[in-house]
Amino acid sequence: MIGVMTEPRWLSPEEMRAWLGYRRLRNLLDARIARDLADQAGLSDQDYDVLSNLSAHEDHRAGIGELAKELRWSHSRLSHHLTRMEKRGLVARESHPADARGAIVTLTSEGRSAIVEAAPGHVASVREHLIDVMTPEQVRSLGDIAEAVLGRLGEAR
Amino acid sequence: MIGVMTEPRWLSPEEMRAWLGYRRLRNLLDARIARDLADQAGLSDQDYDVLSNLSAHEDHRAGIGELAKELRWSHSRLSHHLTRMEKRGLVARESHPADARGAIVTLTSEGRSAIVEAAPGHVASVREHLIDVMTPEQVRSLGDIAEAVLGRLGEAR
DNA sequence: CGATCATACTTGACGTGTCACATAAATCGG
DNA sequence: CCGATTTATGTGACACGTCAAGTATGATCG
Repeated sequence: MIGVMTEPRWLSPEEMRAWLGYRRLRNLLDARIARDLADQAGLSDQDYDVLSNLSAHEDHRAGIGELAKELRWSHSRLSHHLTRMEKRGLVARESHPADARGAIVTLTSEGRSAIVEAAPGHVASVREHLIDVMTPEQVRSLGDIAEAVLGRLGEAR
Repeated sequence: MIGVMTEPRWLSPEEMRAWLGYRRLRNLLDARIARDLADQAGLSDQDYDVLSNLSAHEDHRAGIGELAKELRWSHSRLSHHLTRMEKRGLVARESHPADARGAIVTLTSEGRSAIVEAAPGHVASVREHLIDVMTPEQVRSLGDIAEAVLGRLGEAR
């Protein structure tokens, strides 16, 4: 009767409220922000992340592994996504000059204008649906919660 | 220079921390909890939600529209998912006796044992990676944030 | 040098979600 | 009762993510 058989500690009402609230928040907020971005700029959240990260680099280019690490994406995920974005002309792949295993992604001019046009509306959307709905204390608290949970998951900072 | 052309209010460092933290939290926490559930019980989060909601009903049966509303899922999403779960023997569809348009989903005995066996481990996983990492104040704060944001999205409670 | 291992990335299969559209039964106004 | 509309659900195409396996190049060590 010890170990695997012990009775689980079920969630208290307060804990259940936080857990279900988080799940519902995630479902609805993400859907809403994604839809705003798609309507306004024809981009998905993932497109935005890639473009924004890439445009922060010198020369708008980055190694694929480097990009994957910065985005915290699996290589597979990034590779699939770059294939899709490449088809739409937002980015281009080049081979690495020094290491033939490596590959480099660059922003096309279309990719550059897409992110420039998308950014203001996206920030406004994030403000409207999340940031401006919270009090300053809640903004800090959300940051703290994320830091604590990510730390626990071995992903500090 | 008024209206569409106004300069956007970019996010402050504190706001950026909350936003990026939320996104990273969502990516890693959800992946982790989903993997625990899949490893321990062979269920996805979505399977769990459907089974758990269904098992809370009298006779373990519910109308499809009713279920979609409770889960806050689109009808299409639920329909696709029920098709997959039906193939795996977790649920079954029946026709509604009074309204031939309607359909009823029921829990099979396999579905029932799946959720019963999965629940303790799932709660433990949610505790370990989220709930027990937060202080009681943070648990309340997360609930408050979710309530505020969902209210703003026209989804109070 | 050559076998072996590590590294960098790609690919295929499949589960999942959205959107737009299809289908069919109930309901309602005349 | 009949035709238009509304309600309840299903389907197909496609975007996205994971996992496992594949390919190819670089590095290491006898």
